[in-house]
Amino acid sequence: MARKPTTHDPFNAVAEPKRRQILEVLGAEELPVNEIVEALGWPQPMVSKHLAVLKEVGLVSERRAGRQRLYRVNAERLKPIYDWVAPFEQYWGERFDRLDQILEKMQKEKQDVPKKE
Amino acid sequence: MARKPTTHDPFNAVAEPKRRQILEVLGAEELPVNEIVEALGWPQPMVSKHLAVLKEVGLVSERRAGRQRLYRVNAERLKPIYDWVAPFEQYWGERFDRLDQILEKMQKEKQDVPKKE
DNA sequence: TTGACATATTCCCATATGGGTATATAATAT
DNA sequence: ATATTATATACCCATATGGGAATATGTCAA
Repeated sequence: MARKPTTHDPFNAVAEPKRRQILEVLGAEELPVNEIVEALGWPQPMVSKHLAVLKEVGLVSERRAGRQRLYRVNAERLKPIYDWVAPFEQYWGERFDRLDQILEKMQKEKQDVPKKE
Repeated sequence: MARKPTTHDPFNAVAEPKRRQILEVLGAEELPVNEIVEALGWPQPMVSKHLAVLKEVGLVSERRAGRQRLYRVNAERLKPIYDWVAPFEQYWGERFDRLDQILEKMQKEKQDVPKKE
């Protein structure tokens, strides 16, 4: 089965740093491909191909206007990532110190896995 | 160059749903492999291999205790993901409606890209 | 029609993947 | 020494990747 396709979900799509950069450049704006190309300095086919992935996975939407195609971020599709990672926030913040952790663990260990050291 | 290795950074490591599940199961606890295996019901080698990736990328740390290896989440390594995705939060919240977007765009368009429809 | 512009698509290739199965290593118990 | 438990590693394979270069498609202008 190999690795899941990049178009399988936002997590996979966004694993590629270039695609993150594109989303950053877009931000809240709607931009044509050539402006993204200009902003990033990459070959145009490269930008188009990454945009195609982002579009297929729903992270951007495309609108045609004359010869240009205007892309915009579909932020709701990033929410699953935020929702998944946000709960871990408490573990790196100042509110979470080793001591609390240890105390919490000691209480549970009474009827838990044996751990000899 | 193909896709960047899964061990290249947290984004790539976490793109695999099974690895996310492992991190969820771990949560704030320190668990031996067999408990993770039991919790998820996957073949042990599969769990070990995913743990190896998570460890190499720094998302978990390992401690040996007797014959077991105890794993714990290294939450700080998830912070880059949070930091990247969090700024987009404002775009899916109630505070960001289409109207604001359109008005903002109209003002800029005066000296911007020509968009005919 | 012809040309210029904006963007997408095709072709090629080295590379790492995740799953399965089998086996290796390490530590403890008998 | 040997068996058992806990975990890691090796091997095989189908598959999609991202980059580069070339080319196709689509739209407007003269």
